[in-house]
Parts: sequence; C-alpha cells; structure tokens
Amino acid sequence: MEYNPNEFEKKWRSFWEENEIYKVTNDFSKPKYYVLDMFPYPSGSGLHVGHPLGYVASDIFSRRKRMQGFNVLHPMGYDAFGLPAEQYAITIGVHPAKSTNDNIKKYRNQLDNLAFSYDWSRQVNTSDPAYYKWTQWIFIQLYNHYYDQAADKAMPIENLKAIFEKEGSKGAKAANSLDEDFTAAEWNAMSEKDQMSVLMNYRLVYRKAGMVNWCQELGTVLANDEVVNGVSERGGYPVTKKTILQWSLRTTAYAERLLNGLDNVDWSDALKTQQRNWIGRSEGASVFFKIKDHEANIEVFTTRPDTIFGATYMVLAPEHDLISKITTAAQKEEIAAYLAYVKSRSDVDRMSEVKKVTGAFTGAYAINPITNTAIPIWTAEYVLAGYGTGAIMAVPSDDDRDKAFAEHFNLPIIDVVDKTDYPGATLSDKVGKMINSDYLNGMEVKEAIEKMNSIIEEKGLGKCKINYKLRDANYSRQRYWGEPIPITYDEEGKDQPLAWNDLPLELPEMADYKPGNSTDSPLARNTEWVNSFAQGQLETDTMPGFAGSSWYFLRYMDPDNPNEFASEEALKYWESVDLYIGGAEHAVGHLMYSRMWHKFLFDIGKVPTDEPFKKLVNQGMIQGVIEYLYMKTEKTNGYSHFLCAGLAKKMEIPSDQIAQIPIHVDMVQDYGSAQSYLNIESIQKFIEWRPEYKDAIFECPNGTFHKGNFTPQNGATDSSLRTESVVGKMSKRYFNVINPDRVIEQYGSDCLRMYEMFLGPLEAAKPWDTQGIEGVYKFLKRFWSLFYTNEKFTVSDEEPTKAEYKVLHTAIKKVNTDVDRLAFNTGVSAFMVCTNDLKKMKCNKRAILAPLLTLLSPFAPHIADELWNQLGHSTSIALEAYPEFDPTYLVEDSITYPVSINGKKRATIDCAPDLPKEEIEKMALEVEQIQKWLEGKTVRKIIVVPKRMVNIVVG
RNA sequence: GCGGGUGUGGUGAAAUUGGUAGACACGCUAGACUUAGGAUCUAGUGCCGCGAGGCUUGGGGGUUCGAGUCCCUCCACCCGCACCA
Repeated sequence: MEYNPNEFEKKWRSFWEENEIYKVTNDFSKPKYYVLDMFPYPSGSGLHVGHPLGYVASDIFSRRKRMQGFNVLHPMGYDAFGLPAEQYAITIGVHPAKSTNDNIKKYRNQLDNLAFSYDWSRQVNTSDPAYYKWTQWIFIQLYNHYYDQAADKAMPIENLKAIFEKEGSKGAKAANSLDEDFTAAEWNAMSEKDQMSVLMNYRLVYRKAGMVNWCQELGTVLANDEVVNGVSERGGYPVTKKTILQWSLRTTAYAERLLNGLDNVDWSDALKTQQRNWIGRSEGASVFFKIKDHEANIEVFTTRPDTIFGATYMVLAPEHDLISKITTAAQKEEIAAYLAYVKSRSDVDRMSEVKKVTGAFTGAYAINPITNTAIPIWTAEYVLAGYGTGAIMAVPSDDDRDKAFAEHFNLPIIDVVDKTDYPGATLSDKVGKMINSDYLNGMEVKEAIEKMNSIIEEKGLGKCKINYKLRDANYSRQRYWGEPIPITYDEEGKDQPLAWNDLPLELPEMADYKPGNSTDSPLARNTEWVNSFAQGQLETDTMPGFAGSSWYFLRYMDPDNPNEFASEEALKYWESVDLYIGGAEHAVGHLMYSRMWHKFLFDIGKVPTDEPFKKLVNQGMIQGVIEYLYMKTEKTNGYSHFLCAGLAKKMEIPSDQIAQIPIHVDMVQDYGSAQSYLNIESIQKFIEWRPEYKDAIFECPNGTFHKGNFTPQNGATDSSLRTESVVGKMSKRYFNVINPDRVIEQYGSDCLRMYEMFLGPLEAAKPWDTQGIEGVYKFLKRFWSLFYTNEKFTVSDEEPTKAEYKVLHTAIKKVNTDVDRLAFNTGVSAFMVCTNDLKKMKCNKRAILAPLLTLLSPFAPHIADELWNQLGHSTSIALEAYPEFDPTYLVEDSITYPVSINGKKRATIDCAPDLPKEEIEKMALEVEQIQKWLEGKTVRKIIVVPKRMVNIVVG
C-alpha cells in the first residue's frame, strides 16, 4: 500500500476529537507547561500558508511536552472585536456579529485541518459577553485604582480620597494628569462633582480631552489606519484634528516597571530593544522659564541642563495652551496664519518633511532663569505637543534641529561646549568642555549636568525628572464593534461604574452600526440602550481592539468560570505563559499593554506573577514569490504593450518607462523559478482575468501576440513571455497567496506541517517554494515504506542490530535537542537522515520503528497514529511516553580523526576511542599522504583534540 | 538619522562550546526500470584545474596551531522607530 494521507488523515482528526485526546484538566499533581499562540483576528479571507507557521511550531513543542509527562495548556481563541471586523462587515453588508462568527467557523475548519492539539473546550472569543464581562470588570478595577509612586504599585482610589481629605494633593505621590495642586481645605470644600473630576485625573483609566481624526465630509471619526496621506482612505476627503473627551489607559504609570521587567524575561534582544525604545526613558530636568510681562511660566524638559547658557530662544508646540495668551498684538496675524498652516498638515506630512524648517514668533519673551536674559518665544511644528511638556529651551549650538531653526530665522547662537578634544563627536553627543557658561566653564559635560541639576533644585527653578516617550494609550473608539465601557454619567455629568452584577454590559443589537454623523459612537443613537440604567446615561464609546487581547491568556486557565476571570487555584497552577510564539508586529502594542494589565492585576493580588510571558519567540514571515509582467508605461498605437521580461532587460529600457503589473501566480508557468513565463494559453487566461487588457500587445522574443493571434518572427511557432519573479509579501494584492487547504488536499496535513518547519529557522523570513514541498512528501512516503514490504504491512520482531539502535538513538538525541532550541528545521532533517539510513539497512524491526514513530508523532500526528494503529494499538500515540535517549548506543567503536597540516585537512585516520594522544600522533605521522607533506619540513608541534581532530604544525 | 538583524553553492539552508564548511532538501546532470513519466531507484553536483593541487562562508585587516564562529574596519540588504528636547 502506498502512502496516501487523504485516506486516513480525516479519520484520525475525528478520532482525536471524539476521544477528547487533547482535553486539558486542571490536574495539579502534574508539572505544568503553558504554550501560547497569539490568537488570530478572524479575517474574512481565512488563513494563508504563512499564518500557521508559529502554530505548527508551538504544537510540536506542546505535543512533545505532553508526551514527556507535563500537563500542557495549549489553547486557542479569537481576537474578534475591532475595526477590521467592523469594516469587513460594512463592506460585505453583514452584521459584524454574524460575519465574525462565520469567519470563526472558517478559521476553525482551517485550523482543524492542520491537526493542532488545542483543547477547544477552552476556546476564548473576545466578543463573547461571557468573556468581555471580565474585560469590563478589569476596566472597572483600573478605574477604581490609582498608581501610588511611593508604594510603586496600584492602590484603591478610596485611599487617595482619604489622603486628600487630610493633606490635599501634596500628600499623595500619585501618577496623575492634573495641572494644579490643591490643599485639604480646598478638597473638602469641593462639590462631589468637582471631587470626581479631580479623581478622574488619577485613575488608571481616565477621561481626558484627546485628539481624533475628524472627517467633515464623511461626518465621522477615523482611525489612524483609515487616514492615508492626510485624507480619508475612503473618498480621499480632508481629515482634521478634533478634540473630544476620550478614555485613556495610564500606561505611563508603569513605564519604569515595564522597562525593568524586560531584564527578567527570555525574549529576543531585538524585541526588548524595541520595547525599551518605545518606553524611551530619558533623565533630565524640568525647568520653569518666566514669561516677561506675564504671570504664567513655561515648563520645559531638557536632558542638557548644562547647555542652558546657550539657550537663545524657546519654542512652544503649535498646540501649546500658552500661545494664545502670550502672543502680542503685532504678531497675532502671523501666529494665526502659522497655526492654520500647521492644522492643515497631517501627522504624515509633519513626519515626512522633517527637514523643512517652519515657525513663527509670538512676540513674547521668556527670562532665562540662570542668565536672566530675555529670549524670544517661538512656535514651531518641530516641537511636539505630546512629548515632554510641549515646550523646549532651544540651544542651537548643541542641537541639530535648534541649529537649523536658528540659522533659518537668524537667531543668535552661543557656543557652550568645546568638542575639540573629541574629534568625530556629533552635536548631540554628551561630551566636551563647557565654555561661555560662567561658573560651568572648564567642566566636562557630565560634571556640568550634575552641577546644573543641583543648582536648579536648590534655587527652586525646577527639578530633576525622568521623562518617557511612552504615552498613555487612547482607550476610546467611536465605533460599534468593541466592548462597551461600563461607565455611566448622571445629569450633573458625574461618572460612575456599573455594579458587578450589572456586568456584562452587553453590546446591543443594532441594525445600523455604521459610524455616525458626529464624533459620537453609533451606540449614542440607541437611546434606549444609553438610558437603560437608572444611575445615569451609558458611555457610548467602546474599547479598542487591544483590550480583550490584554488578558486572554488568563481566561484559558479557567475559561468557564462565571464568578471570577479565573480561579485562584487555576492561576496559581498555570501561573504564566512559559512559551509564547507570535508575530513581531505586536512587539510594542499588544505585548506592552498585556504586560501593563498583568502588572496591574499583580498589584491588586489577582495574578501570581509580575510578567505574563516568560519566553517569547517571534516567528518569521513566510514570503511568496510575486510574478510581475512588464508593461510599457506608454501605449503603442493606443494599445497597452507588454514585454517579455528578458526582452525588456536586453533592450535596457529605463525603469521609469516600465510598469510592473502583478499577475496571478496560478497563470504563470514554472511559477517561482527564474524561468517563469506565460505561454499563449496563459496569456489568454490573463486577458480573461483582466479584460481591460484584452486588446493589449504581448511582445515575446519570437513573436507578438495581439487580439487572439500570435504572429511569429524568424519562423518560430511558439514563444514565451517571461515574467519577473520577486520574493515578497504573500498578499491578496499580489495574487500570490497559497491556501493551506489546497496544499493539504494535495500533500496532506502532516506534509504541510513538516514542510513549514523544514523551510528554515522559525524566526527567519523565508519564501514558500512550491517545489520544495516534494522533498518532504518523498520523505513521508519513504518513512511509510519502512513499514511495508511488497505492498503489505510487514514489521519484524527481530532484535535490532547495534547499528540500527545507533541510528534510532542518534535521531532521538538530535530531535530532542532541536525541539528544545526550537530548531525544527534541523529536527525534520534528522528524521530524513534516520529514514534514509534505516532504508539502506532495510530495517523493519518493531523495536526501532515503534519508538521512531512516537518520536515523529509531534511533527506528523496523522501518519504516526495510522501506523501506530497498524502496529496493533487501539489508542492514540499521543498518549504514549516520548522515547528517551540512551547514550550507550552511541558509543563509537572507532573515531575518525581528520589530520591537518597547518590547519588544512590532508588525511583521516581511524583509531580506537581510548587511544592515548601519543599513539594518535604516531599514527597520524605514519600516514602516507601526511608523509608527503612532511618532506623537507620540521614538525614543530602536534595538536590533538580528543575525539575531534589532529593538527600538525610544520615549518 | 537612531535601534535591531542578516550576509555561506544555482535555491532554502546546516555547522549546539573556535576544531573535517556546505548536513538535509530543492534544482540540475547522467543512468536504470518503463509505451510513457511531473512515479520510483542509482550515481554525480561549491568554484577553478586534464591532473597534482589551488581557491572558497559580503570586502579588507587582526588574534590563534586552527576562524563561518572571536576582535577591528568597510560594504550591501532586510525589519522596526522616526523632528523625542
């Protein structure tokens, strides 16, 4: 019988499901291991061959751990809320709840085909009220807590009230977004409403005025990715900034702990660095500058207080509150014009035109607190409202942007750091000797910074401060498809969370869920729902996509618990994720928010660990080959004109006269190879697919195809139109997506799994090679044939030879170490080597094949169970113990030493493993080929590395 | 610009601690069995050279008996962040 996966793969998948082979119990007697995949957002287009890469890897890892006696939690779920789901639903005109469910079914089916050992009874769906009840519960917990910087943890907001009553705001060291301090007396005199607004500025989720992308023409708020080049993606209408009240997550309170926590997790350096950069910690000083003829102060943050003698002007961000207050009458017009200009520019403009220097003078002057000189106050878009204090002291001598600005507007420049001792140092390097700086003169920069910091603190001009790039996350979406925020507002506007037993606050069914005609969410139109609680009107914004994904891995531990998000016992047992595999695109989003939520839950005693993911691995992307047709940008006689890629290169047509048109890879002959081409039939197919090119000219080296006719040249009868093959993203827009279902139809699920692993290192990006899968398929056929002689299942009970045992145990050892280090590609090759060796030995002995089958089962579970069954077993091989490596089988009878002369290999010798060094040296020198190299030379030294090599140094 | 990563045959790649570079595959070449082969099997396949031999892990330099691996330097490509005070 031939290996025919289609005959048995489905059968085993049903067997596993019916017998609940992968069911995970909270059996606390076994050691636990938690392997997590980043759960997918179930998009309408389903999985492509790249998605399951990480899933296959984690599945192999989990299956092996399970066979090694661990209780392995390896669950899967769906990140079902969010903008893409809503957009997809709007596009196809189906309610998101329905389209999401349809997509989930599609995904489930595709995932099942890949034979993942998930315990589906633990499935999580973020859009399920039973799940988001707890997302809302955590939201309320965040709402009810503030960050106490003295205790360095979250504390109940009630504590804060008590402090305010006795000591006012100064009594608390708490993360907040409040500008002014207040005394106990002031607090006690406040109305309840005012107290609530004050407290709002301390909560870990809080409401503040925030900017949204507002599109007047569409009459709606747009997400960042719906804005392209400053205009709406749909329709291309202008988008402006609008300020509305929005919920925010106080991630910044955890900045330091998020940074320090990275030292204790096993993540790649690349990923840790990305998070560190995102947090962007910088030490400096915040300094207050008085404004001439005004009450107000300008607070700036600087990492270079040493350069304050060189501060010749100040810049406020265009959004800064003070601009309107301090602008002089004479400058009003200019400032207004500038602010209008800035407003017209999108974030993308501002980012892409970094080099452009723009700005305007307010007419006002600030007093440098150290030199007491008056310096002009400008506004310019190069200062960002969201970073630091939104204001800077500009030191043109030591900052590139300040310098460019000063030069452009003719502002004075005072050199304050002499860098002559540091050739090659750039402006921003913190080195050099201070000059033109009064009492700092002669100091090294480092020393000067310390000195200045102490002066600033002593004189009360400001204080040392640590600043973070990290910003509080916007937590409101003016959209339908998300978790409703469980907060109400009474007639006075006082906010209040819902009571526990009012949760979940369900998202109401709405026929019209499209974004509305105002900055309000669609939910605002459902007045019945908004007014469904006596305590006040419901918040109508919903939570963002990353809310549900910030804690889903905890719910898997105890997915059906109606009383808690997970029981204490379950949390204590499963603790945290041991291995997390997922895409690198979540490096700073999901992975940062999850960590923050986890730290918060840890603070309030709900989870046992401070970090959620011990080890994290990013799988690389599987790329596709994009096939391009070359088309001349200018039409020929009014016809589109395609060229053979080879021809275009030969003719050396400049690249601006050639357009590359991606073509569906199914139409290309020899797809993916350097010789990929279209024949006349494929050109016909292309024209049918893209009728706009039905009259196009296709010019090949041996003729021209036009309007259904091929006109040969030089007597040729046929010709081919070469396409250009480029490795790139696998994506719908390049028509090069490989659907795993089709691969499985052709080669089977085991083959797809093993091939994905065989392609290359898990973490590397690598192209999918349609032909390469044949190699793995051949291997499976060969492996199968070990069990078959003359088309009959034949396995011998004879005792294996030493050599056969050696082959088996070499594989056991190699596969084990490879899976341990997630090197699945070399693991697969170990199976190939082993199979090739056994095939050569014609080994069909049970004592070899049975353990080999268990070894293979995590990689290829179907073939393993099929052959296991044929070996006479009635249960799944997944329940067997993993084979253990026995080193006694690997003891060598003799060792082959390479013998090198001056590091170049010239011969090999075989010696007994325990032969003393002197004997090995003697043997090596006696070899004929070596003798030849020693002629006329002196042996200076012989190096013998036991069990490795011999090197003879001559001269 | 800053940060991170990667450069090894025609291709995907391997080499766990400095110790036989190119395992395992794809592709290619030749052969066998075949009416046929996109099936299977066998052999070969880094480059140059008839050969002895020489060269070879992006380029250059260094440490070492010995370097893909360590150090310095330059180059190319990929990814992330991007006016961060």
